[in-house]
Amino acid sequence: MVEKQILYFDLGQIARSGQCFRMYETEPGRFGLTALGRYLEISQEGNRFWFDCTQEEFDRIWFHYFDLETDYGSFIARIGKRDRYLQAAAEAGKGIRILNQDLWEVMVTFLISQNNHIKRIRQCVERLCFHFGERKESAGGHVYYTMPGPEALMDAERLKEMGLGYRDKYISRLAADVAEGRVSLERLKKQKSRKQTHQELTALYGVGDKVADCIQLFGLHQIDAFPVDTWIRKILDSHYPKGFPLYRYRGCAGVMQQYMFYYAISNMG
DNA sequence: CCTCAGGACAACC
DNA sequence: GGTTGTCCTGAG
Repeated sequence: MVEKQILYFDLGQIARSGQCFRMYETEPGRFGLTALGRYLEISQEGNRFWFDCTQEEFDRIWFHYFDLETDYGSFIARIGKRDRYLQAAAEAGKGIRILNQDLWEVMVTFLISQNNHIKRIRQCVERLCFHFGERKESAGGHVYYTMPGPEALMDAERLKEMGLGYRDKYISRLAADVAEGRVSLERLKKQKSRKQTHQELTALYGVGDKVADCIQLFGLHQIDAFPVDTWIRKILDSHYPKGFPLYRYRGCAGVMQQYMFYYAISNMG
């Protein structure tokens, strides 16, 4: 058990923010996360957190996973004082962090996310993990299924049975491309310009500008990426008719995107 | 530039 | 029970 006091960190907000689809509030103030081939339970009371893991595991894995080395207060301080919408959005979602998720998992989950609801994205992801992932049991006796790797998702016929709709072919193609070496995840991870990475991602079957930006933001931790989905589109049109001041948020535009997205979906039940 | 088909299903009505 | 909308992309 690791006890920490952390500012600008809220597990409920992160769980609902729609960047990671395998984190749940199992009971009030209690969270379960399946990620990186592990299962972690965390309790939260205000700014205090209890991670059900060893100090060594926390330091090696979860500190970075939750992006706890980054000062989100400094991002919020950059919001324009007269930008009342973004001020309100950041206040509502100031506990959100851009997680350092596994690239492959993000690619699969955001291929599923296209033209889809968060609730159903979760169901689809869990179904994939249950059918193709590895069954594991945590020290506390919780049974969970890991995110299947590329080899496990190559079979187009079996994927068709997963109820993913037209998205199944994007995933089976990508899985085969990665498994057979035509696409290299390690190459994608190599530092290069955001534009260059974007071009490599949109070259993949089923990956357009929006999903590429999500992969860059959530899977490659390029927190300057700014995915524009239908929710953000509506917000930009109604609150920023003269254009959103992206130049103001160089280096953290994706964080602002998360505040706005979370604010929008929170106000819609 | 444009439009449209392309799953499935939750959330409405 | 029908309709709408969903963190959309690729083909034409």
